[in-house]
Amino acid sequence: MEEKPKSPRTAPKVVDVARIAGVSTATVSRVLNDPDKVSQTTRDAVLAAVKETGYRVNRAARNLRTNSSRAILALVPNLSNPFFSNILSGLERELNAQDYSLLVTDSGDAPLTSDQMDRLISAGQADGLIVLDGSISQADFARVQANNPSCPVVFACEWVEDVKCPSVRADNLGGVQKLVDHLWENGHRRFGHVMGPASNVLAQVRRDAFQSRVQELGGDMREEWTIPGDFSIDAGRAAAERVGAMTEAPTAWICASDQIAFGLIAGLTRAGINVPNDVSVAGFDNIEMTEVFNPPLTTIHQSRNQMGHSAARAILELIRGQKNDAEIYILPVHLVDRDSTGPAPR
Amino acid sequence: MEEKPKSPRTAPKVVDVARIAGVSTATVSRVLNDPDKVSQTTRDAVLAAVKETGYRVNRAARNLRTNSSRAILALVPNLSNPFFSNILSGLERELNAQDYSLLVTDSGDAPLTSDQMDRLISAGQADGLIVLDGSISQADFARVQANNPSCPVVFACEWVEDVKCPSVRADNLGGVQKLVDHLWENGHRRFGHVMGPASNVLAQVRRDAFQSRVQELGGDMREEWTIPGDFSIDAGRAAAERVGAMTEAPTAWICASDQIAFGLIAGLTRAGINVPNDVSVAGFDNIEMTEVFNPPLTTIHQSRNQMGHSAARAILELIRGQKNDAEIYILPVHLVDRDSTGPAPR
DNA sequence: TCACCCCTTGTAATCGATTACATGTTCTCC
DNA sequence: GGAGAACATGTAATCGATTACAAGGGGTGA
Repeated sequence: MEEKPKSPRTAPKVVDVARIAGVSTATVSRVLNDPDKVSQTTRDAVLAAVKETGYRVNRAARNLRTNSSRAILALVPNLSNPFFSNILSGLERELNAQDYSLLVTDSGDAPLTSDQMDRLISAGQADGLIVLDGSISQADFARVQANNPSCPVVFACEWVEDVKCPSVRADNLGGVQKLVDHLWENGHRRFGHVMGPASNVLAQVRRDAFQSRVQELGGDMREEWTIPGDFSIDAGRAAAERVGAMTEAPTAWICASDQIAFGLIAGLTRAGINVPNDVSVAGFDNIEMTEVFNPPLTTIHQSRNQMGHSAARAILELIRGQKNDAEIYILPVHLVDRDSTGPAPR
Repeated sequence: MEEKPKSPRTAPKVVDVARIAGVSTATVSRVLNDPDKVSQTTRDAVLAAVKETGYRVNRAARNLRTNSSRAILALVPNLSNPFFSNILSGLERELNAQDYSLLVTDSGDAPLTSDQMDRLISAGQADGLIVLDGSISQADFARVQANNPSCPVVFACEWVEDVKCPSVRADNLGGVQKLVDHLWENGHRRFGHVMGPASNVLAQVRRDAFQSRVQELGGDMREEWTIPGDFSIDAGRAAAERVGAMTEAPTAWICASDQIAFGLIAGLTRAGINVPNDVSVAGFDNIEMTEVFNPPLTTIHQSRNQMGHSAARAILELIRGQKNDAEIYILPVHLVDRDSTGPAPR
């Protein structure tokens, strides 16, 4: 392109566009935000002027005037966890398609206090909040909502109990049931579970689902066979040590996450216990690595991308006032049967 | 709709605080932005009023007035890649500590065009740009910089050649050398490489480092032993098929990423080739899974967190005008010797 | 005591867009 | 032909903070 007068020109503004197009600033603004209100010819003239000047709206000014930011803030418990980044990816795509931006905050090690959250969603920062962190206390959360009554919130993946917000989540109950059933059909009767962090909803729901299904089927299940953990590889490794010390152990383990399963299998293998010949291990999430892990991991697949996508749609509907009810979207999951589970040994 | 007398109270503004504290808005603003300019007593009164009203600045208004956004935009090639999310995590922490927000954009499948980038950094969206995507063309990038001369840019992890911006990256050259040397010391003489995407700087740098080191040592290395790929598990799997069809194959493979190594090992294993007994395989990055993979992967560790952290500091220095030169920060890496590599078979 | 400076604070302009309201024009239908 | 709707456009107020400039008061040195 040809170089325009290399003036220390400041960015073009609506007035500049208006002058060149021979109209008022109001008209320029209308062309940009509500084209139908303007006649075809004027519209063309304005668009030409926009192109000529290279005009782009100043977001800050627009945000101030319209009292919105066209940005959504995502609260992630742990950005380095690939599981969450997948959801973010889906989220970001849908938001961008709708001309919204994505702000990201890592809540870090400690659950956010209401003070911190308040600061994060302080006036004008974001039009809505997508919470992926279920470890926030219900009281803290209620306080934040009271302080920011106008800030729409949607939960994705995790959630906080007793809070009235739309929530997108996987069918955790169904997933765990599928796992238990699958193992049951393979002849397993003694079941163990490695939990996520006890304070986490997902961990709780999955454990409860595990326990009630095993009970329904009449399987064997003991207190010490439900091992506390925290979704991490290390938790799986630690669990393996406890398993090694058991005089009587389950033949089938259901882990609250794939990472736990990886750690557990690694630990068991090191201890000379073969998976799946001696014991079956299943995970939950179907993260990318499950397929190449050795042995490939039996697990529950949930679509993280879709979760992000749905959460984005939900929050936009909320913002646009198209919906008001705290709907709960439960996304279907399915069992992926691989080699880490097999028939029960006898 | 039932319009409830919800909150007759709109968010408090500077004027409200000013009235309560018995001062002018200018003084309130000074207390908040430049406390030293105000006497102790007035300051206390204002702070008390701030607390009483629960006042929080309206970002949009401040941004408009100060012509800044206190936000940084990160351009990520693929958010779902755990490797990047780790960098983001470090980035986010440092930025938040300095009261900056992090905006994230996934550049998606295709490299961004200059048009898209222009839109992304359009006036007032962000004060700076952190680019993690090295696949943007040099021409596109130059155009964007020309259009937005005032937008500071820092590269992290990846970069675009011939662009004058600070850049934070791992010691890729040194890392690959360490790998080659390590394998050489283990008696390997025939070396293969599975590349990242040919258009990616990192992939190029790592391949070049591989080739020149092998050459320096006088190792054996052939055209068909350098297999094109794209950093993914699938690329590793595909490479395994090609290896299976070779009449003569290397005894040691260096992969451009851990994920490639996972796929390669999985493929080789399936084909009945044992790692590390028949062939050694090394990765690059030391992602979390390497440790529990079977066999645990020999690889090069680079600190993603630190990379994010350094990038954040670099961009803030740029924004604050404390630095102006396009410094290149090379972060040290180290070899992590695990079980996927061993002595050369004979 | 005066002149000058420094410290503290207030007044009011300003950032750049959106939009309520006003105005003018054209069209419709009786 | 005229009342009124429907449309197109312009004028100017407005969003909420920051900050240039002005001004008042107290201290200092000659």
